[in-house]
Amino acid sequence: MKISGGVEWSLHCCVVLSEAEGPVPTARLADLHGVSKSYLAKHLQSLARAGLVHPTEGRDGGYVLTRAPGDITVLDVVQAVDGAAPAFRCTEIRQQGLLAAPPEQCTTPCGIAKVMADAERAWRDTLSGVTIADLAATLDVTVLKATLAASG
Amino acid sequence: MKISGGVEWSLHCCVVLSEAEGPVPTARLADLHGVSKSYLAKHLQSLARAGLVHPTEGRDGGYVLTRAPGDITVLDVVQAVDGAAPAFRCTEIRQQGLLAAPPEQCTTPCGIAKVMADAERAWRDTLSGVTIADLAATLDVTVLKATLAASG
DNA sequence: GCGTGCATACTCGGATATAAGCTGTCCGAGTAGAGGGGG
DNA sequence: CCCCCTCTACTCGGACAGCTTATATCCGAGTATGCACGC
Repeated sequence: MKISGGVEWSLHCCVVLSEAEGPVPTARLADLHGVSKSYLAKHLQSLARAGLVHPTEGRDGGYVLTRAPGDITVLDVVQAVDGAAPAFRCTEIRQQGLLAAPPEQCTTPCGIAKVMADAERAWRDTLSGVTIADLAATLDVTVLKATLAASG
Repeated sequence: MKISGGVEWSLHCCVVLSEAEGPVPTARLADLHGVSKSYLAKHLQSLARAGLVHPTEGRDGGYVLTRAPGDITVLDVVQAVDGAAPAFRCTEIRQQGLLAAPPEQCTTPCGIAKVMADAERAWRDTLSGVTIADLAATLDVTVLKATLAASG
């Protein structure tokens, strides 16, 4: 199990966007975090497709959060970048092979699938309990705002 | 984020092993579940390396659980097959780029890393709360035992 | 009848191809703003 | 002085390679069993 590295970038970008006054372009976000601009653009597109950020084209354009930072959870960002598909997918092998269970016993979900689903639910619940605003509150926004205000 | 498909196979195999009387070879486990024997062997080796199952060589050999089914959690199996490394790895990009935070502010873990770690902890806690014995209790072991008893 | 040695068939284990997904990069379409010209 | 047009520079968006990881397979090393032989 592995989470895409773009998730970390995207979360940091969302925090920056939450403190920014106007649109912030991809190149700026990349420079602020010291990461590849081209690759970061890919993930920002995912955020845009998920409706978390809104792109503004043309000069002085960039990305802006579509909602208040307190209304965007970490889970929203993770699912936007990494996909919302469950990590564990039951292939119903209990219905295959020599000890295939009869279909009438398979009305309830497989016990293994159930545990996995419960675990993922707990995981998602934790992530959905923290918002971008919460993340921004944990760090010193003074330096962030000053750097954002600086033109270069 | 995606969990290796071998995790499902391994969990089903552990349930079967918990009900078996003696060693069960790889080929048997593969036939019982209708999956590839060669590929299943790879995962069983992982279980053996993790110390969850013990291999017996030679004729009439196979795999046996090293512990009681009630002492093997789902988390044990998942980590044995999929690895124990955390899914999210913080690359400390808060210390890179234009808005790099000074090192003295980085004594506490990054807020993003903390949320991710909490979520994974919740995920692991759920998985460690269920054992192989619990899984076996959720299904009808009558058919399983009968099939295991049958030689072919 | 009993112990010993051997041949056999079966087991696991690691080394090897193939496919998929993540990582990283590039260039083109489209647009908002700035500047110059005309009224 | 104000409005309009054009031109530019900048933005996002999707299409294109490289590489690590997961998937699937095969064959070889090692061993417990069963049998045949000798005592």
